Amino acid sequence: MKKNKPKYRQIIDAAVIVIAENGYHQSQVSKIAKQAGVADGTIYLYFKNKEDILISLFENKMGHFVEMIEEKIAGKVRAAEKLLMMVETHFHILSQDKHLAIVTQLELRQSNIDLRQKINAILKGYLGLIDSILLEGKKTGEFASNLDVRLARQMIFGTMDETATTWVMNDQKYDLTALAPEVHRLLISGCKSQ
Amino acid sequence: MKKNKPKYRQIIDAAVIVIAENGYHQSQVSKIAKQAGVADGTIYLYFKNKEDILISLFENKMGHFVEMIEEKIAGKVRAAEKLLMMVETHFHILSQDKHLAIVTQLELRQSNIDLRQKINAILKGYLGLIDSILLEGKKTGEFASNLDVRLARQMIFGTMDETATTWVMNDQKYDLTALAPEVHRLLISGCKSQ
Amino acid sequence: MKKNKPKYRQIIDAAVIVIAENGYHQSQVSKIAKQAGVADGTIYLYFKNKEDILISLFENKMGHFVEMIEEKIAGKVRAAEKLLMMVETHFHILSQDKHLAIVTQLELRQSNIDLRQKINAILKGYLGLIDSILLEGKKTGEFASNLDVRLARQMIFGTMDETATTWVMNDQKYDLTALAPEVHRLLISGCKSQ
Amino acid sequence: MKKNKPKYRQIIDAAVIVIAENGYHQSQVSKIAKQAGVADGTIYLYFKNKEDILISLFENKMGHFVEMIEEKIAGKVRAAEKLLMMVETHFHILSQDKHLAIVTQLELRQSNIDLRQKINAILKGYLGLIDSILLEGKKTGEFASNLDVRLARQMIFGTMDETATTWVMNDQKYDLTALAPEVHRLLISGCKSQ
DNA sequence: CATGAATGAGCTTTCATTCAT
DNA sequence: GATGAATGAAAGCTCATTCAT
Repeated sequence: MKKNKPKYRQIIDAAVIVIAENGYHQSQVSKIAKQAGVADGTIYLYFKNKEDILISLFENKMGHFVEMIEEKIAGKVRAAEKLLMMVETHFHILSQDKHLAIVTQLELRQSNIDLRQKINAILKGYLGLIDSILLEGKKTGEFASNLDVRLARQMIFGTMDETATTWVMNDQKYDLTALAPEVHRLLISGCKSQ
Repeated sequence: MKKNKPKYRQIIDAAVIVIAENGYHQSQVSKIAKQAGVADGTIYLYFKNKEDILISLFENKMGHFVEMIEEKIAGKVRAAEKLLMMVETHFHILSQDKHLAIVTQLELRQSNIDLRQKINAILKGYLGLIDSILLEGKKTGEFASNLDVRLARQMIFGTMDETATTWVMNDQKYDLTALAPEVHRLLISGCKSQ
Repeated sequence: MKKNKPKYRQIIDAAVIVIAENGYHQSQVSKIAKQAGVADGTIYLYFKNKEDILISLFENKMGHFVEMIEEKIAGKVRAAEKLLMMVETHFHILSQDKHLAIVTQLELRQSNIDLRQKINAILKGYLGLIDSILLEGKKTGEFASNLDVRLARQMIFGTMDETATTWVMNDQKYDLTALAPEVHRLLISGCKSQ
Repeated sequence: MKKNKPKYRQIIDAAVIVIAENGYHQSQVSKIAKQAGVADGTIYLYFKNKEDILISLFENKMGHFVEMIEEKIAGKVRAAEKLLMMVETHFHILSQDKHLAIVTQLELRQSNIDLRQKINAILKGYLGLIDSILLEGKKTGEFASNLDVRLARQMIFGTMDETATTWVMNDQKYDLTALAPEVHRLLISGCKSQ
């Protein structure tokens, strides 16, 4: 399995740094290779093509998001609490990795539609996590029984995403994680049963 | 004033169609010129460069958004009603122009950071409109006096944007405008004063 | 005759200024037209094409060179004196018109071979003047009877030209005309009969 | 060192031929690449850009001029003899390479001011060689002690250059090298002490 | 005579990918 | 497995010239 060889990670980590520092369109394969300390051709021993680096990168990092969040919400009982942990963890991971935040919030969005479709497929896992919390909340009566799960999920994801992007575009100069409780409060109101 | 000459509009309209149909990176200047029925060189009599077409396009359309919404909310008294009109109008305009929806929700986001900064500057006008409604709602006591306007605005814009993008990525196959009331309800709950 | 109409001169004068200030390759027809205070299209009422402006310009100015020199040497008896007047006048005219010096010594040489052939044809008149002085000197015994007129002419013209070009490339910051006597002395030595 | 790799020379040699045969402005990079038997992109592995090909070409060839002349004059004692060797060698090298003569005497002069400045910097080496011969001649008393070295150098270079250019513009149809002794005689007269 | 909006051909350079070593 | 030299397709923009008014 290539994914476990050291050069695989080396190349992905190099890609995050190179893209964050140079921008998506200035991140040539040769630049990533140099940062990773391998030859250009070596990249193609681990990835089908350039797009495959980006997809793998996103898959890898998004998997980390889902894992971390699942771990954090495991002990929580109420859906509202789980949502709070999700927002907090989401913001926290981005706060921890300056480069990753730039790459996911800004640079990767410059990719073409094809790549974006694939990124969306990967995102499904994360969106499914939101859905499951919402469904659970509806089942326990914590959330309104007629809550539109798809719309609520779009609100939750759209709000976290917009908040994170604004923070990155403002050069990450304030504390993103500190915003989690208020963002959570805004989101939760619409979901609750009266 | 070049902006009032027929070829200016002709080129912008052509750009929307060409970009929606071919994607941002496959929209060569020559393709836009052909669609507009002018020579390649003519483009450069009306626009500084290719990027300028996109900026002008966005400025133009976003101006239309703001105008339409301002017109619609003019007669409304309550902030909540104004927000409903905004969501409805936002969704309605996108529903009316299949090509425009693709361009603003998907293609324009592939632009580089420079262009995105300019797009953001244009967006400021729209975000300001949201802010003014929120502030008014706080003043009249309709919204919580401690509502964080910036976060609330990010929720509102992020939710509308995410909802619209999901709709476009699903090939616009359901009725976006019909979602306005429920989206509005989700958004408004968090803003209201108890 | 178009050459006597005011706009003809206006355009030539504009060309000298524009080329001197912007360089040969940055002297678009539209720039010359603007400087001349006429519309782009008007240029083509007076000149066949862009090259024709340059040829006419050179013809015009070189004719002036020949006229001035012929006038100056008219009263001189000895060939050596005539050569001195030629060098002096050549350097003097260039010293008087900063723009013209840049155009003839630097910018016009960037033209393509076709144009250069035509410029050379015009130069023939000037070179013929040198030849006639040399032939006269040989006839009167002032110059060696076996002097190779073609080579001597190439020395004379080559030296004046190189001296003038070096002066222009040094930003015309010393007195070119003052060099005439010494240049003349260097040139004349090889021509004289023992 | 790229300059020693075979493709470096291959491309320079191709450039000389292509420029001589097609003219400066009709020498597209693709044409040079084809003549050199490499891909267009390969050019850019060896040269920064198109201009760099020309500068390198000139540097290369002019270095050859200086080397050859230095070699030839090494055994000569008198400055006058050295000058003769210089003129002869200068003419000889051009006579030997039809293409090179066209490129240096005609085509390279069409370059813009920037490139010409760089060419002039390279020429400095050659002009310095002339100066050193003149200074030596002054020191040994062979040349007049009050000889203006700069003007004499301009005469020498200007005359050789004009003679060579005239020869090229006459399709190299007479023997340039045969002119060296008479050119030398013309030049030397003005320098000698009485 | 004069205008100036419109035309459209033409070219340097980049960079993802390959493949001989 | 690893290398990195070589490939070659692809596109934005300029500007001399025209011609309807």
